[in-house]
Amino acid sequence: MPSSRPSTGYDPAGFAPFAVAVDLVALTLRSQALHVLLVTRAEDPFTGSQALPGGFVRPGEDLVAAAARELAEETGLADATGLAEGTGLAEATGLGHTAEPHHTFGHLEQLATYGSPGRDPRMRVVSVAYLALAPRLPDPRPGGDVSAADWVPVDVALTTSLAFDHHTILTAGIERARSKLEYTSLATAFCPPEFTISDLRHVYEAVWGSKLDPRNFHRKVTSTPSFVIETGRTITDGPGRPAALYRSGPTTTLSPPLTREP
Amino acid sequence: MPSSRPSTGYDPAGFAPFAVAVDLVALTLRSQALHVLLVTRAEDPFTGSQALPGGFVRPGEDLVAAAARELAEETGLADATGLAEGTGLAEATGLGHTAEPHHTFGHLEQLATYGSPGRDPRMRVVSVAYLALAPRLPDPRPGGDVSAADWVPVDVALTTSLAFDHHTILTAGIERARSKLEYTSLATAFCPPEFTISDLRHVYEAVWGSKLDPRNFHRKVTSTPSFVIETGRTITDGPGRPAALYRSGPTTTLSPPLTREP
DNA sequence: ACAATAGTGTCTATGAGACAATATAAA
DNA sequence: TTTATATTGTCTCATAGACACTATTGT
Repeated sequence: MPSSRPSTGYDPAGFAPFAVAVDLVALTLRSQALHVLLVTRAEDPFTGSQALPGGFVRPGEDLVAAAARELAEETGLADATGLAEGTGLAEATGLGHTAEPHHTFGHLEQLATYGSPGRDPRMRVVSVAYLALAPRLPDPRPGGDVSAADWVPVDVALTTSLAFDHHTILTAGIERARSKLEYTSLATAFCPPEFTISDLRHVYEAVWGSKLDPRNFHRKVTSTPSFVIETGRTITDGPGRPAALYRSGPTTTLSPPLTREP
Repeated sequence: MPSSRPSTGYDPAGFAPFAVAVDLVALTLRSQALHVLLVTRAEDPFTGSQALPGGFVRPGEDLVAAAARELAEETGLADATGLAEGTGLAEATGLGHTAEPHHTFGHLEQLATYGSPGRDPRMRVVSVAYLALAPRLPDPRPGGDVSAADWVPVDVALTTSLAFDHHTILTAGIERARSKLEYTSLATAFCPPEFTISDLRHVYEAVWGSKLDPRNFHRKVTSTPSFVIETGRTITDGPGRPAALYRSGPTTTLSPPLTREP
């Protein structure tokens, strides 16, 4: 923290100036596969390369607000900025169920901060990475300094050469999502306000890349107190018995956790 | 990442300058209780208040290097800077077992980044918090901009008024340590290179603030493959059967996790 | 009727937690 | 001896995973 140390010859008033940016690992489900939002850079450095969306933090702007703003700009999501402040997209130091009405969907949490000297060829940039999860979002709209913005399957994105250290950040974001599904109720962030147990299972299967037994999964989820709450409504989609609709409950931590072996 | 957006009137060359600092939540065990390192500030703002140790990142200095440097300066720990680079104190994006010889002890990992406008009354400061764990360290030596540095029991520190948003950071650090003990082998970071199962159990009991059954704990730890490795040596301390000495093994994640209820 | 998905019931192996029993030291 | 700690063994209960079976729809 802002403690200087004259003993080491470091002057607090003459602190070194850094640029501070935010980068986003925005994940969503499209046709049962995990996708990440990537932009194609239209400016130097790395012109033409794919990169995570992001940008500089403005003076007086909070970090999470900058992340929400960038997400909104890139996805066209109706005011994700406002959402991050409580209504919908839940900010989460802890676990993102801020408001009582559990109509929350989506999730935005800080991931990690990257600040190696030289990670940006132009200047010293410290970038705070955020992880955003959301149900299927509209196609992104390019604009500004990017020539394209698209949802890319994560396995494709991971084998693509990304600008800066974005491959490292993306890897961290995906791993964070994978492990958090085990011991938190975060999976509901990928679902719309009302969803079926199958929807939820598809989230786990897509993020973990493995199949789960529908019967045991159903029992596990519905027997965890307040993980999901039955709405009473059902929905029928194609053949088969209609599925009950649920909304996410107040439970945030799953104990014991859901295992990811099978 | 460093993507500007002319469309929003933001100029990449004219990025806003921020001060970047690191703060440390340094935890250790003293007389079977969890302690945190606090300094008493000798400069404005918050002169006379207790605070987490920390300071500004220098130009060209990596974030984790700055954290290790501050830790070394405050604890007098023989070159913690060097330790963070591989030998002893294990840096950990993942889980801090970098070198093969498992003689590593201690742990340093990034915690979270705090950058609310106004968190520092002087100027806009973005602070990257680090969590440091170590076996019993020598008494800290004050110096520079602090008039005192001491190991304080965490329950005392949590009821103390701390400078800046350090109460929030401390809370996050302690909670991180508590939860990581459950599903990782991080507890060995609080132990010297060789330790007994009882030593390890005392770590859990101090961090979690609860008693564990010595018999079940012993069986759980020794039956988790490569969590701890028997050295063949024993140590006797007071009455009772001599205890076998172990060193930490390569296992980093515990599955199933150690539970923290009893 | 047949296929497909939703949801319930049952069985078993595994592991956590309780706790008896044994081993080896100091006082 | 008595006491204290280490370590092993046993028992029981809960549950994860395998999987049979019932329920309810579309074709």
